[in-house]
This record gives sequence, C-alpha cells and structure tokens, in this order.
Amino acid sequence: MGFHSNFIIMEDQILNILRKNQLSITDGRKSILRLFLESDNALAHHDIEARTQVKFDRVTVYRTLQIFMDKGIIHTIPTADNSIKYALCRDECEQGHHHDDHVHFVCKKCGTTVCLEEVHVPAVKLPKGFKPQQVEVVVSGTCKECS
Amino acid sequence: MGFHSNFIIMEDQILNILRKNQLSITDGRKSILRLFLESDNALAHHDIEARTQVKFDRVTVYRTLQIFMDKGIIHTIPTADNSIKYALCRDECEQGHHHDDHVHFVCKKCGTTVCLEEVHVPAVKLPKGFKPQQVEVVVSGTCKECS
DNA sequence: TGTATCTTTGCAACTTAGTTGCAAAAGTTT
DNA sequence: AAACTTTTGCAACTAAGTTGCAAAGATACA
Repeated sequence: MGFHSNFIIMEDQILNILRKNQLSITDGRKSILRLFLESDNALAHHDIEARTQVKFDRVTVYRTLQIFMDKGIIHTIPTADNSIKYALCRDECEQGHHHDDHVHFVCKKCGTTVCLEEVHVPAVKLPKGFKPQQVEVVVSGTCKECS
Repeated sequence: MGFHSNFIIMEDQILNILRKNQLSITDGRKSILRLFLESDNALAHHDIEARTQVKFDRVTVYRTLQIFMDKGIIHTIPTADNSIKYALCRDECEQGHHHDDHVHFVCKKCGTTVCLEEVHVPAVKLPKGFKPQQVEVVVSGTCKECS
C-alpha cells in the first residue's frame, strides 16, 4: 500500500470523524484534525497555529479546539508548567463522556507529551467524604528517544 | 492557649521559614507566606493578589511565588483547566528536590484544591524506554463539604 | 546607630493567551 | 442556484505573565 492510498484513507477518516459528530466540513477543521491524526504526540495551541499549511486565525483555532473538546474528539492533558496540550481521544470517547483513563507522559528533555493508552490509571483510595469522578495521572521524565 | 499565642507562633514560623531559606524578611514575603499558613487549601495567583491585607504589585507576587518555588517552600498543582494553584510543601521538601509524592484533589463544585498528604501516589508501570522522574496525580470530584 | 552595600519592590512597557460581537464568506439543504 | 445556516476573520478587548530600571527597603558592619 503506497503513500497515496494512506493519504486517501486519512482524508476519509477525517471526513468520517467530522460527519459522525455532525460538524460541517470546513478547511480549518480538516486541517486541524489532520494535524492530530498525523502527529503521534499531543499538541499545544501554538503548535497547531504554527503547523497548519494554510494559516488560520487564532480565534478559529480556539473555537475549533473547543468544539472538538465538546464533541469528545480530543481531550486535554494538564502539565505542571501551565501549558495545556491536546490529543485525540480513542474511539470509545463520546460527547460529554470522556473516559481517557490512561496515563500521560511528558518528556522533560524534548518536551513531547504522549498518551500511554496501554497504561491505565491506578485506583486511588481517598479519605472519607471525597467522591472521585476523574483521575488524571501525568508522569514526567525522559522518553524513549531521549534516554 | 489563646488567639494571641497562636498568632505569635505563626509569626515565628514565618520568620523561621524565611531565614532557613536565606531569604530577606520583607512585608511581601511575610504576607504571602502567612496566607499559605492560614489557608488549608491551595491558592491561585489571583487569590494571593486579592487576599493580602496590604496590596502588592502583580510583579511582586509573581516573583515571590517564583522564589518560594525555587526554595521548595511551595509547590504547584496542575489542574485540567489550565489554572495553576500553589500549596505549601511539607518540611521534607528541600531546594530543587520536591518530593510532594501525595495526591491532589480538586472539587468541581466549590473549586477548592487540597493536598491529600496521607494519600501517596501509586506506582505506575511504564512501557520500556520511559524513565519516570515525577508522577502527578490530580483527582477531581466533590469534596467533603460539597457532597 | 549610622552608613555602605546588596536585595527587593513598584512602575512602565511590553509579549502572549484567551474572549466576544459582528459582518462577510463558506457550507448545507432544497 | 437560491435560501438558509454555520463558520470564519477581524477588531477590540481583558487577563496573564515578563523584563529593565530607578527608588525604597533590608542587611551587614564599623
């Protein structure tokens, strides 16, 4: 299977995701979604603004990320340095109900952030009275490439 | 032991912390440190700016938080909504070497963030090649008061 | 205790991040 | 292709965070 076929498959995937979520097909949404599909690590707002071929307005990027969040297409990864990163949700995520129950890893050397889909968040036992709804685990250290 | 004695003890504690960390004693540093000692939950930058009796410049607050971080007096708590909160480190924390190995809890109703000192972060097993240095666990849900 | 020295503060001016309203442009439906 | 709906870009704004510098304050030392 050549490069061209892969390209067609990704373009199809983009359209499917947008249609499945009842979003109208626009250049901005396609470009940003393509960026996420092409990238194996999480993206910050400014990465997205910088890396799209065609330049979109900051406001468009904000609004697109917001609507992708609402639809459950992407999720945020909090990091200690106050920089939010975004990554694709797996198929099981639905509107409103994120269950990204996986661990995130931030490399202190290269700065890349990845979802470790195969590492599930451990159970945390809380003191009486605290009712947990969501557990975020962010591990930082050095990644495969940097160690 | 009356109110007055407690006050004196806290003022002593403030001076001790500053001296131990070789920081000169200024009104700003004393006020901000007092705020942390009086509060049982984590504080955001704007909380600090708003709650000190005497008003300090934004820049002073930033710089004070920064130097308290460097010295290991406080630590940050990352939250999903991109708002950093700060909390006192326990005595074991030293300059450069934070080991706040406890779980943080953010209440979705009242917004307060607390350190659950007694709940230690669980061990996380990572795939080959990833070398962990720090594990951040933030649980969100409803706290004692709000449930 | 006063003076010299070093540190911290507040101000101004700036950069970056994020929000809102609105008219024009693009997407969708028939 | 016309009518309708949604999205985009622009302008203008608020909030967050940074830097250089002179004045004020803290510390050290005679």
